[in-house]
This record gives sequence, structure tokens and C-alpha cells, in this order.
Amino acid sequence: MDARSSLQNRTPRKRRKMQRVTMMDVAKLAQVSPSTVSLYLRKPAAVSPAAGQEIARAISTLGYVPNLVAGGLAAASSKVVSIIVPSIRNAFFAETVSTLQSELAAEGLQVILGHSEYGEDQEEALVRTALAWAPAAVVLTGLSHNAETRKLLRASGVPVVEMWEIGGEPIDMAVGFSHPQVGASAARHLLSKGRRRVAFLGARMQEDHRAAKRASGFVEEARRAAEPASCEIVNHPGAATVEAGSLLLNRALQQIPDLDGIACSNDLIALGALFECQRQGIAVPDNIAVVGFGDLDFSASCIPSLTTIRPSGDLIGKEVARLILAGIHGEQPPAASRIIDTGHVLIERRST
Amino acid sequence: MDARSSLQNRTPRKRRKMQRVTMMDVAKLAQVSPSTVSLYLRKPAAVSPAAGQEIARAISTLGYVPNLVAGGLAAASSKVVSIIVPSIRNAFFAETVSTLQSELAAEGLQVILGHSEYGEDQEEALVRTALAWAPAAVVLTGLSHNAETRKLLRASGVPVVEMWEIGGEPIDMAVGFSHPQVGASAARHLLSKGRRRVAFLGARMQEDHRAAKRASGFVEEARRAAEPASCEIVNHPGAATVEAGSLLLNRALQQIPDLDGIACSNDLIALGALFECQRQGIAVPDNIAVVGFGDLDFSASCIPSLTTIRPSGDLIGKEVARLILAGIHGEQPPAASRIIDTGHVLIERRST
DNA sequence: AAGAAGGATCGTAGCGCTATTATAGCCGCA
DNA sequence: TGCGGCTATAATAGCGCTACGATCCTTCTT
Repeated sequence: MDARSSLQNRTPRKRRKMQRVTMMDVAKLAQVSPSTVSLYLRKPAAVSPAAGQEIARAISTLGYVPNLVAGGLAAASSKVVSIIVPSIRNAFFAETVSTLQSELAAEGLQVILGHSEYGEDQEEALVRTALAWAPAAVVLTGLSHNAETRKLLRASGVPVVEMWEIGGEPIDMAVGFSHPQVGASAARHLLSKGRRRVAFLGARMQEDHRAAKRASGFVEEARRAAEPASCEIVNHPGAATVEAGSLLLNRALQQIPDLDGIACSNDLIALGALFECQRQGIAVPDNIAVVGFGDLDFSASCIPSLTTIRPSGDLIGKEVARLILAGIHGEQPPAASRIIDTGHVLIERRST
Repeated sequence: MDARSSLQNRTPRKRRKMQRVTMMDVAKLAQVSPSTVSLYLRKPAAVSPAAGQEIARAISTLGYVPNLVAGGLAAASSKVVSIIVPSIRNAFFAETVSTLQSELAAEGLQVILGHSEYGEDQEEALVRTALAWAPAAVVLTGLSHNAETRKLLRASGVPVVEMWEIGGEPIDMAVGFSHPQVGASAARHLLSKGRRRVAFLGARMQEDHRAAKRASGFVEEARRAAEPASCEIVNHPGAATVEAGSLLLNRALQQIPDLDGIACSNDLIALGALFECQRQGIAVPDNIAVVGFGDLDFSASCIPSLTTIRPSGDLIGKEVARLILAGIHGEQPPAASRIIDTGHVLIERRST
């Protein structure tokens, strides 16, 4: 009896189905099968014009919005790219993310954003949730990640692009430039201007490995020159802000009283240093030459205009997008083009 | 025969299933049913400690990562919040998005980002894809949207928060402040400093309705004062940059040669104006007083330090997060608290 | 006229998970 | 001893869509 009863008194399982217009509704209204609607949505050219019009009409009268969650599950590939940056407040990354987002949106890809605050464990957690979305690709910042993060990503089989840094072994693909070389360029420039008592002003360099690499590239180049310069690194533990720049300049002056050139890990720091010079009546570039990094919004217009190194956040974003889209379109880039050097440009202005 | 044959020669439909560790694998290894694994993942307290440990072990040995796409489909609510801002390059929004992202991540919500570039049709497209993710909430910037966007959002039943502006009829909830009042505060401040020939410098005000509202609030207040000031609005069609600030100051000086006070729609513009004053030997605040908007990174440290109005992008982010999380936890906020005024603060510094 | 070839359309089995119901095991109390 | 009332676990039916074949029409050959 029990077996029978369990079949008989089965109430129609009510599921809380979100009341949403589904593809089925569209199909019914357009008098075609759901498959045809799906096909129309993915490749409109594959269905007859007549059916296409009917479907289009149905979609618009019903206000149908496809459910990408369902689609992603069925297709085993969600139309999502997960981007993890240290901080979106940082103008560098804001620029890259912005470009990347535009480029990817043009192909129907969504961007999921996470920020790690320069913490590797936080990054690991972000990667974990990122992978939970079965993303079409994961974009990370820099080449330093903890072992677990690398393992997770490798195991996932998802395309991975590391951006804003090259010069190490990427997990999969990398787009960026060499930070030691940026430091070296700054050093060479200051040396070429006859500066011999220089400093590198950076912030948060315990966590920001890329800034630290710019610093060490700077020091190395400054010291191995024909006429080497005396050289210090000054670090501010907090974020790279204008105020930090002012503080750092003062600390540098304490360490090297006859300082005649500085390179900054960020234009904001450079701007702070410029302001501090102005406050203290130090002439720029006559007494101290200043080189920044980032070529931010204000760098061309400040007083004096700032010599800086432009890393091209835009270009990085474009190249990352290109790699991702190529991968989605099934092109396997040759091993050689899996690492893209976007280079850097030193823009000489009045501050040196 | 056909009916039979169609049944007989049915080949086992091979589906390209992503080769991924599934919950089923975990269940098998832990010797429990998939339901128990699911339950454990959602409310660990509901399964026995023994089973829990077994499951945890299985998860870690297999390196299982739950598939949120499948989960979202089954649960009819994806753990995603879609945020649409005009531009992530804008420091205001970067700050809000950053805060929002942190607050939401703490509760396991992901942020999907889109930027509209101040275009209402582009915004509509973004809303459309946003809704396709069946998000837990949608966050928009400002109260100006086209009719279709409003319709889509209303029809979807998804919680909607409009941020960075109040003073109109929100679609659902709003967190922000009154832009006309910001303009009025700036005007009152300049008037209080005895300025009577003032201008408002803004950028992109055809598209950026909020900036336009700050401008009109400014003008209105300046003109209705006891001793009204002569007042102009100067607009730059391009983005709000430092360079635009320099250009705008010059244009303002052309229009009002004896200009003695300016309010800027953005601190970047104000900074550009400060630089231009310095270049031209115009004393700030003696000749011209400058009020900015945004209290950006450099505003406290520039020369002279900038009097500005702080809108608290942070606070907006926090409040938006609070509303969203309350909604997810099932609390229906009373109608009164569906509009939150985060206010604004005028910070007086040396430039006025 | 019969069949081949090709394009459009349809039917259906999952994608991996959660919500819901069903069931088994256990305790306490009459 | 037996029966409610628990709690912990299992079974099952989808969520809405896409991929894969299968099927149904045309049109073109010979």
C-alpha cells in the first residue's frame, strides 16, 4: 500500500519558479519551438526571415530577457570574465578595467570585478569565487600569487591572463611591461640630467611587488652607471597618495640633504613631492628633478609639468581583451604570443 | 518500425559536460547524498559533525569549487549585484564601487560592473544584460534613465538602488544627496567670502545631469542672495580633467574679466584652475576664490589647499550595500527609508 | 519519377545545483 | 511497547537554456 500511496498522494511539486518570461513563452507566442528561438538568439542568420520576425515580435511584446544563468549552465561556459585588481581606486587599474570592460562588452561578455587590496590570500579567495562562475577567462594583476591560487587556476583549465607585469613565468598568458626596466629608465633619465644624489619614493612596497621592482630596477641602474649616483629607496607604508608624496620628499631630504633627483612610484606621489618642493622653495627641476610614473590626468598640466613614465593602461586593457577574445573564438595563440610586452614610454616634461 | 527504431538506435547522447568536479563527486567520496553536501555548504550547522567533517575532507581532497551558475539557476537568485556607473575612471565612482564591492563580497555577493559613458541608451543595454543574470540587485547611478530602462527594471521585480542622487522619484530605492544643494552650498560659501562675480565651471554637462544640477543650484542661489552675484556657467564638452580646468578658467575670465570666485563641478577641474591661476599670477584666494567638488586625494595637499565639497562616495557605497543586504535578508524597509540622504560637507581650506 | 542533398525546424536530454518532500532513525513518555 | 515528535539524511523534480541529433520540407539531379 505504501508504494502506491506514495505515488497517489503525490502533490504536484510546486516550485517557486521565478515568474519570468521564458524562452518557452516566446516560442509559444511565435508558434515555433524553443530550439528555434534559441537558435535565433545565437545565430539569427540560421533561421528563416519569416520565423525570425515572428520571434523578434514575440520577444518585444513579452519583454523577454534571456536568462544567462541558465544559458551558462547549459552551454558550460558563462559569458563572464572575472577581473581581479589590487584596487579599483587606483587610476592605473581603473583605466585598464574600463577599457577591458568596453572591449569585452562589445562581444557580449560581462565583467565581474574583485579587488584584492594587495593581499595574496584575499586574492585566492577571489579566484575561488571567480572560478565558481565558470568564467570564460580570469584576469589577474601581476605575476605574484600564492601557490594555491596558481594551482586552482591551472586545475580549472580556464584561460588566465596576468596583466601589468611581465618578466616571470605566467600561469597562462601575460600582458604588461617590465617594472625593473621602468625603474631603470627613470634612473637613466635622471643620470642623463646630471643628477647624482637620487632617491626612489614609493608607497606600500611590502605589498605592491611591482612598485618594489621599479624601485630595485631604479637603484640597480643608478648604481651601475659609469658615474654612479648615490641612491636611496624611501617607502611609505600607506597608500600612494599626494600626501604620502609630501611626506616622502621630506624623508628623502633627511636622508640625502643634497638630493638632486627623485623618481616616484606613482604620479600622485610625484605631485605631492612637487607641492612640497613648492612649499619649501625648492626649485624643480633646478634643485631637484622629479620623474613620476603613470602619466595621470594632471601630469601634463601641473606646475612644473611632470616628466613621467607612461605604462599605457589602455593598451594593456586592449591586449588583454584581444587575447581573451581570441581564445573564445577558438584560436590558440602560439606560445610566443602568450606574453605581450606593452612597453613603457618616458615622457619628458618640465620637471626634469 | 520507425517508432521502435527511433528508440532502439538511440545512441547515448554525449554531452560536452565540462570536466569539473561536481557536488556528486564530493558526495560519493564522502559517502553521503548530494543533498547533504548541498545542505552542508549552505548551512553547515544542519548536518551532523561527523558527516560535515567527511564532506569537508572530500571537498578539499577533490579541490571542489561549487558551480554558482548551476546554483543560481536552481535557486532562482544568483549571488550577483550588477552595478552600472557612468565611468569607472571617475574617482567618485571608483570609490563607491570599491566600497560596495568590499561590503557585498563579505556576504558572498559578486559585483558585475558596467559603464554607460553617460549614455542612456547604453545604460539601457547594460540594464538588459544585467537583468539577464537574474541579479540579487541592480545599482544605477543617478535618477535619469530612459523610459525603457525604467520599464525593464520595474517589470523585473529586482531590487534597484539608484545612487549618487536624490531629489526625484526613484525606481525603487535611492542613496545619495541633492546636487542642487551642493551647488547652493558652494554659492553661499563664495558669497559669504564677499565674492560677487562668480562662475561655475563644469564639464560634459549635456550628459552629466548631476553636474548640470549642481550648476543650476549654484546659479540660483548666487542670484537670489540678498546681494546677488553676477554669475555664469561655463561648460567644457569633454571629460572633467585638470586640463579642462585650465581651459575653463580662461574662458570664465573672458566672460567675466573681474571674476572673483569659481565653483567647479569636480576637484580635477578646480586643480586645473588653480594651476592656471598660478601660471597667470592670479592670487588664490585673494583675486579668485576656488571651491571644488569631490575632495579627491590631492585636494587637501595642493597649493593652496582646496576648499571643496565632499560627497562621501564611501558612505554612499556603504548605504547602498546596507539596503541591498537588508533586502536579501528579507527585510522590507519601510517606504520612508527607501531614500537615504547622505548629505554633503563643505570643507573650507585655503583656496577661499 | 525517384532519390539525393541541403536547409530549416523540432524534440529531448542534460548542465550542476537547490528546494521540497519523503523517509529513516531516535528519543521520551505514557 | 508503541506512538507522536523530533532530527538527520535521502530522493526527486525541476531552474531555463543549449547542444545534439533527428525529422521534415524543399529543391535539384539524373
